[in-house]
Amino acid sequence: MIDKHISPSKSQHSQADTVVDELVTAIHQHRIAPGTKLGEDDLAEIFGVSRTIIRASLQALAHQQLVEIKRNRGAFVVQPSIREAHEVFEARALLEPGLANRAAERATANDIQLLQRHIEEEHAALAEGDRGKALHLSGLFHIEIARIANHATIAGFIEALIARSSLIIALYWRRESALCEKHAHHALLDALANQQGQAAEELMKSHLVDLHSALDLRERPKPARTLKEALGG
Amino acid sequence: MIDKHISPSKSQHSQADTVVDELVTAIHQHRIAPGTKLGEDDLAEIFGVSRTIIRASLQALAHQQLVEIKRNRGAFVVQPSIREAHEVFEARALLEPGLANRAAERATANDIQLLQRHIEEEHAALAEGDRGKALHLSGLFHIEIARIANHATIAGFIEALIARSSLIIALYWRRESALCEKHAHHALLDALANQQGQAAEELMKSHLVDLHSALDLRERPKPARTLKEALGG
DNA sequence: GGACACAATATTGTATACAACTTTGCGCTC
DNA sequence: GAGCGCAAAGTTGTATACAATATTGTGTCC
Repeated sequence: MIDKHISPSKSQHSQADTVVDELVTAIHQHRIAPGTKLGEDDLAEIFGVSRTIIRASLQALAHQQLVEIKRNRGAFVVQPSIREAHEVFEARALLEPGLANRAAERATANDIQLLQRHIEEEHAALAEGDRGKALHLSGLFHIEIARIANHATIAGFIEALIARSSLIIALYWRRESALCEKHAHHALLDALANQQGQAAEELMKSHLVDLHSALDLRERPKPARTLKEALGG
Repeated sequence: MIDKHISPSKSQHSQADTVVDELVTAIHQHRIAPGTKLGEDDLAEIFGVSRTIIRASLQALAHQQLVEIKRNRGAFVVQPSIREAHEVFEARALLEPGLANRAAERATANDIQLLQRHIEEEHAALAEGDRGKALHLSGLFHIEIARIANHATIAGFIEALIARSSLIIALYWRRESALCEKHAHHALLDALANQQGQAAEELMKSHLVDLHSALDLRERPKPARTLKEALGG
């Protein structure tokens, strides 16, 4: 579902792609917590395919750095460290503003409409109280901008970064700060619609700074799922 | 061999990693041309493992965008388009100068020595007339700098970009321009050794511009391996 | 003689079976 | 009763067998 936009001719999808999409979405929506073990037999039964397919899917997720495969131990949803959290948002701050600028120059009416719809869905999800879904859609908004900027290579990087951002937010978001992306995304949309590249760039930059500073990245990884991993180390 | 530096705890290597390393190196060194088909049975026999391992390896390479897997058709070494070539070098120009700056601030004497050795090997390879090997080592030089900069996330991106750069150079390098990375790399090393961040950043930037402009990116993909692909389109 | 249709071949996609390793649980010793 | 060692169970790693699809070769019809 996600790399459909980025990698052009991947329409020829295998069963593994379906599994990957399901898992990616579930992780994005925080329905699977960081640290969870993804057993092959379990997944094979759930999805009704053989372990061969599951293995390919898990390897794909490992390449995206969403899960970590420990040899002879299995696959686990990664728990990004504080350090990685900083890295990811630094990298985003480095890449995304420029992309927003490019996107403003290239966005068609169609693109704007699509983004508009994204924001509305995000809004609706939040109204329903489904924070996970809202966050997922918020990520798709950023990915869409990268796509509009028409720089597939960097867009691919952004996709990977946003996927990891989702995990980071799951781990380090502090409740106090409200999820007020609504304003930021709306302002961005306006700038894009009016082809104000410089404005879009600045908005994106400050938006990312806001996100980064809304994380609680002090020395203390939050509780993990498997207590063994949380305690024994 | 390559991601050993980037991904910290990947020392637990499976047979697939060996195959991947061999193929990556071979592609980097231009011993396998862009467009070549990588048949599963052939590789399985060559490496003395089952197709299972080969498949995992090819999927890994596909994720690195070094090969393209066409469903029911097989895996082929990718032939980057002119457009992708531009994208890759644009992305490198965006990321690597900053990394060089960071690296200058952090490089230890050990790091410098390691880079020094890299340059010497590169030099030696060129003296022997082994352009492929020299190019491979040249890539490792850049990857090493990314590693020294101590930003694993961006370093990972750089790694992917350099891998693709190798293919791009294989396709679009123009013979006229000499492979004179020697000076650029040596100057970079000096700047790093003396902790001159700003200088390193500028040197890296112009080095990449040089590389980019040494490519012949006019509208004309060079001859492909399979004539069918080259002619029928 | 050229073009199309069909059969034969080869290659990839998927499932299953077996091997290797890790973890868990039990029993023994001290 | 605590700690160690070994056996059993469970999970992952790898190889092989079978199914599905693409490619190639051959024959026939016009």
